Amino acid sequence: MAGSCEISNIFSNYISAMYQPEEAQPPVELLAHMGKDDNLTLPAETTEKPAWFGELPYFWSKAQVLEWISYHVEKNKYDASAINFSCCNMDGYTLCHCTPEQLRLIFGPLGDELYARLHEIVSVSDELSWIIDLLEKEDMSSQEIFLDSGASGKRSALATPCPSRPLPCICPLPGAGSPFPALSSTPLCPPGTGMSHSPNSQDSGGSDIDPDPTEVKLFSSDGDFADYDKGDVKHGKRKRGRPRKFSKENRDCLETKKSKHSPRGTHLWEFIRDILLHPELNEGLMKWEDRREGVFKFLRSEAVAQLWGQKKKNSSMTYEKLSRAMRYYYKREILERVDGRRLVYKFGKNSSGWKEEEVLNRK
DNA sequence: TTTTCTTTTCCTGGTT
DNA sequence: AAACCAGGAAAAGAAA
Repeated sequence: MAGSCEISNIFSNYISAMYQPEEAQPPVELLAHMGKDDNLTLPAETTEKPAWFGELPYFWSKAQVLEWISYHVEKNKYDASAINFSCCNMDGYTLCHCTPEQLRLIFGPLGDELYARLHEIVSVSDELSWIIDLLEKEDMSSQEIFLDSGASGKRSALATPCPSRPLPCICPLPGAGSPFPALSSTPLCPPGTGMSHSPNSQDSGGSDIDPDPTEVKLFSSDGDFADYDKGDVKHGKRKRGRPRKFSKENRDCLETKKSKHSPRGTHLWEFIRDILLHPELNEGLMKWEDRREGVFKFLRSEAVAQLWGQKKKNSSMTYEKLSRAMRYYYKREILERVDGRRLVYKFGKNSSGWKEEEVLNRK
């Protein structure tokens, strides 16, 4: 993944894989036809890739949403005159929270297609689902996570923007006479999209911070995990090394809850790099000490460790463990030692994607 | 299925 | 004393 692992780059790759290059061209003339609504400003340039390309739908602007819609109108040879485009004045966040019914009401039969395509994009981005999970977690244990020792208690941008974000007012649904009711309350996410909001959802991909009853049972009762937990008390010292988490039966039991495609792991150093590269997602977690040299510092080490644990579905991650993994990078020259400075690391020659040039080239 | 790689977990001991 | 650093050892689990 060298050189291409920044968040939007990953996403771009996924989308590239889904949409063939020849299909990616947005139908300019259709956009012009659609642009009747004053509020809808259309993308000015017609580049090879549409504006929504390479970005999480969650973060699409209104214009990007419109462009994406027009792309699918064109692709499906749908009669655009049947669509009330004044209802398309929504950003990506709102779009992601539309139910199939809502989309069907606005777009007719195309609504189902749009819904499917949208959540195809979202669900395929497992590497990024941690961001969405975090954005989704309204009352997530962010209070715990972000209340690091000595921290101010200020919530990070990671946890706050979506739940607290005012939703745009969308035109009344035909026959409904009111704005989308669902949009003003509970975010509506389909199962298995990586956007699930409910802690009870079948495949939330959420954290272990609030484990479901199944997991609680697994962790607390019979089975070899319990024996390993905190050492085998009965027999004095525990065995060295990583304890087995689940017995076969328990693992099988858990597997039924998992999505079919297990997420491909982002490496730890990439996770760290992506946090650093996205200041909007990195309020007070880490900072660059020397951007050019790739020197960075953990500001809230335990919070970062918790995030990493959340991404890896491991609620027991600590900075102690994370830092051990970081130290393994020294040998591989992914990181370089920074002597005498606590919580400070430096990217090494075998890391990539963090240099300003690389970031700019990607744009 | 086997091998390899990347963590994860635990540990001892040292430093700030 | 607490938090952090260093690195050995062993194992899990994912990827090749």
